[in-house]
Amino acid sequence: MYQAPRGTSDILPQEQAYWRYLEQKTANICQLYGYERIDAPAFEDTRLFSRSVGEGTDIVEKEMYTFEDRGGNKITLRPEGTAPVCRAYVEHGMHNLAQPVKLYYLASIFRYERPQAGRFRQHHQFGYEAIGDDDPALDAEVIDMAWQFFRSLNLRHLSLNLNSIGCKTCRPEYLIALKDYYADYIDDLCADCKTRLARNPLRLLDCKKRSCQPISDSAPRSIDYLCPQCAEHFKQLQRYLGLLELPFEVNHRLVRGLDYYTRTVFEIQPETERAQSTLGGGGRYDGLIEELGGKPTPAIGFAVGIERIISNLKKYNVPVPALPRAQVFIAYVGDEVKDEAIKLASRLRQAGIGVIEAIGSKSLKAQLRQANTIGVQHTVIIGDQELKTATVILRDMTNAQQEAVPLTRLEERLR
RNA sequence: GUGAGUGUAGCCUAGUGGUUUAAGGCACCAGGUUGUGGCCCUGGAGAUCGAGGGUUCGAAUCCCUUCACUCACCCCA
Repeated sequence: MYQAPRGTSDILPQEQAYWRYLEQKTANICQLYGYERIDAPAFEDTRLFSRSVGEGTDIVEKEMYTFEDRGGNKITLRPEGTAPVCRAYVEHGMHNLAQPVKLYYLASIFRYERPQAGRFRQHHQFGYEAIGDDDPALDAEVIDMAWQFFRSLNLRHLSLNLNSIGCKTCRPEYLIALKDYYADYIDDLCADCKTRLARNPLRLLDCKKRSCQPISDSAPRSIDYLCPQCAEHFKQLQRYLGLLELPFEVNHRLVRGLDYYTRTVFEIQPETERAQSTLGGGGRYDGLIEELGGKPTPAIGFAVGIERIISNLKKYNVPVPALPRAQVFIAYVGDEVKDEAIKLASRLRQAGIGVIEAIGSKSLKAQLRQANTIGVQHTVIIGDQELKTATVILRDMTNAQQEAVPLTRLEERLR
């Protein structure tokens, strides 16, 4: 028997209400903040990701779905959404548009990982990018939008973590300080941290091992090493966030897993934190557009995991609107009237009324039972008698009331 | 990649001191007289007990292997 590949899943009909609802909510918030949708391809040239995300990151090193196509090109299923959008920005010369250019996407993301709660090999992200300005007010707006998005979903009890990891001038100094500091404790570090020290020192900060905690607690903080411009940027950002009354917390250990981030980084997670609970994260990436061959262009973005949002909506019993469904069932008695039922169904649909017709030869009882389980509002019943008088029986399934309705008036009665 | 747990019908579960047709609930289908749903009653269909091998007179139940799923680590949405 076949089953969906590991880490993937079918989004079944009963789940679809969540997805449609989120499509609508994302479109709404984007309209409010002036973002327009962009859909990039599901796969890209592998180098797009290895260059932007970073050769040393876990995503590039062990999580990409990479293959060679029949033409010998190295292709990768997108493991994140920002790089493709930036590629599109450069490719289509969007620097000629009014800046910042604001784009959003809702897309499948692919990462080869061991699945577990809140983590899949194929998942979906809603993300948005504001490209073309380094004003901290833009950072604040991007963060505000994320926050308001969650508010519009009635997801409360969230925390907003913020940090600044500097730019390409000040970060190297910070990394040196960090390495120097940790080098003194190398014998006390866990095995993972020893490799982090050599490969990705920023990651040292968020080691969850108890033995490493006290060391991280008093480690140098990135904000103490910011260059004057970055420091001012971060200061202004916090001022704007205060202006917007966003309850952020500066978290010195917040670092993000992709190399392109500069200055502002932030994450939103439930207050009751567990593994893989982060709902979304983002940050500034002032060097990325240039890295991808564009002019030096500052930018900032944010992305959330749709599956994680849905699991939170469920967890807190947040209701989502039901999807509209066919409201009429057509039942018929006797094979002679079947033709009539088929024509009637078609006629009602052309009038914009959703119809499910009885298929197969079932007893009227069975047809009504089906109508009941489907949950339609009305059932139209046709038999010989009705055929003769050019009427149908219209049965209201909620109260079992029924009446004879002339065929010609059916549409208006159902509307 | 590492570690732990779990695998009985579409779903949830019973059955593990080894024995003949593997039990129940939900859901599904059909009946309960003539062309009428939901409740109730009756019946039906649906499982090679994850797969392969072994021990045994006999295995869902014991042993081995394997696969899958779940959770955690790494890391992330």
